[in-house]
Amino acid sequence: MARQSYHHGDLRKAFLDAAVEVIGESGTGAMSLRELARRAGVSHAASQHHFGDKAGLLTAVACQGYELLAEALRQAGDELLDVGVAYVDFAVTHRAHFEVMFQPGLYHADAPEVRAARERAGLALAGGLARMPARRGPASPHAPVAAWSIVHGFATLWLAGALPEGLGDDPGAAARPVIELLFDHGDRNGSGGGG
Amino acid sequence: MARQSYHHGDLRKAFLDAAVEVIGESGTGAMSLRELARRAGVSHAASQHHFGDKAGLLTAVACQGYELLAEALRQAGDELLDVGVAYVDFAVTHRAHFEVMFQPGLYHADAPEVRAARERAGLALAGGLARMPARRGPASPHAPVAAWSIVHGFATLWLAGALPEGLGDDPGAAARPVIELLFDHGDRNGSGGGG
DNA sequence: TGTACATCAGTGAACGCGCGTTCACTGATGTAC
DNA sequence: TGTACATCAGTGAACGCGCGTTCACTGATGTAC
Repeated sequence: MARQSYHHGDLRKAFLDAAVEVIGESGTGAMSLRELARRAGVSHAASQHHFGDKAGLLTAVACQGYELLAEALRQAGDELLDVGVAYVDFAVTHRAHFEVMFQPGLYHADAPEVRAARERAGLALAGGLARMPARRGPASPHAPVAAWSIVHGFATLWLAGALPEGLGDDPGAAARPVIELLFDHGDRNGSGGGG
Repeated sequence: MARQSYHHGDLRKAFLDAAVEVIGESGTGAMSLRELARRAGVSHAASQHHFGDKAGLLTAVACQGYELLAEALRQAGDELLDVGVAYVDFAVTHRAHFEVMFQPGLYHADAPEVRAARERAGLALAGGLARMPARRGPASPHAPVAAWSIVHGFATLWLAGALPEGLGDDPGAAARPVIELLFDHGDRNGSGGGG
């Protein structure tokens, strides 16, 4: 798979993919520009041309992460529950992006393209919530933060391996009844014996 | 403040305190044994005697963190709401411990003293929840995970600076109505025109 | 179709740095008698 | 009260390593005419 020409073709993408791979495997702390260059089969100084420095590369990862998140949430549909499940799914399937996004000290969190992508993701999340109160549940001003907190917390705890066993293999499916609890207290009427 | 004797007195504590300080300032990625030794005013190899290696030191931080958390939750009382608020308060006031605790890759997460402390903290958290259903709210099997998720998510988002402005300076106070939403849908009866 | 030239993309050597760990050592402390 | 000796706690020099960044460079590409 050796490169044939002097130019790579899409080195920017190769670096981003390698970063996601390394961070997904070993966390942000283990990622180095030189390791990415090794994986891309390229000189270790090559990244400088595309990203400037390390923070620049992580800025691109965060930006891409917010864009992917926004798209995932939009595709999830109109139900808050589905949007919440999509958030959890995103975090687990895009672990590296998720990890970088919420460590703003690692990248240029104020870069305009990051702010824009973050806002788009925020709107996608809030969009799911906005349609909820009309059907049932709270119109509380705290509802958005509550919804975000519960899905973010579930995803984070899942990724940290902190949740109890027995929740199964599918984090989205496991999250659904948990999120549901925020808006519906379950069998409040139909209490009584289990089977 | 120079040390007078050849022996430090409580170098173990000095290293732990320095670790918490550095991580609190700059995150786990910025912590090095040599920096801690500098802050403790001690040879950079001195930590070896007390912690073995870097992971050993972080194991001690995590262990201390779980113990402090367990104590904080126990002191919060019997109300789940208070226990949840205490969890958020702990995360923010013990940012360094919190950050280490939930990055199990950084330390010996399976060390017996860590497992024991973690279990104690888990019991303290579950203890708050166990008293809840009798009064009101859900008896759902997902309630513990939901409660943990919402407080953990709120704390994490707060620490990442991701939450919207306008929540004030006190994370515990800001978290209270958010957590409340999990068990009480607010003015469900008193609906109607807003002012 | 061909040539000159500007721009772009990646090279490879070099820089200085801080790190974790090891090791034989020495100063200090405690204990046995 | 005094002495010998074992153990503990911290030293400082050395090791090898991988890192981010810089720099002048060269190969490749695209464009103007």
